[in-house]
Amino acid sequence: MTQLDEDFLYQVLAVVEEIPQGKVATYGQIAKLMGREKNARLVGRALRISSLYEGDSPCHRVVNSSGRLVPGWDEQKILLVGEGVSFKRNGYVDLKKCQWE
DNA sequence: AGGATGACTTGTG
DNA sequence: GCACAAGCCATCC
Repeated sequence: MTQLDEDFLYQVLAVVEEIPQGKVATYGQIAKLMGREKNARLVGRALRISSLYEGDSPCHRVVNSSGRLVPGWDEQKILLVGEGVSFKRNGYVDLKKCQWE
């Protein structure tokens, strides 16, 4: 697919599925695990696309390096809280406790 | 080919 | 912690 490499997308989803409940991972972290440290943006792109296509992946467990949630997706916080992820008052994920690995 | 864009990251102030 | 800038990289027009 020209829109996004199938391999890459598949790997991203595979990693995301591995994230245990109550934990979160950053885009850069995932990108690094796949040998694409510089392509953190692609991870986000992959998740956005996949959610539009199927929406069957736990992409809510992926946040940016600051613990920031996806812009324009308030439901994500609810989902994470439901899994036991710690949140700060400002609405950020408590990476200190919940960052995966 | 070239510039704009973005679910990113890191560094400064 | 917030705002801004620079760096990176694939995609879109």
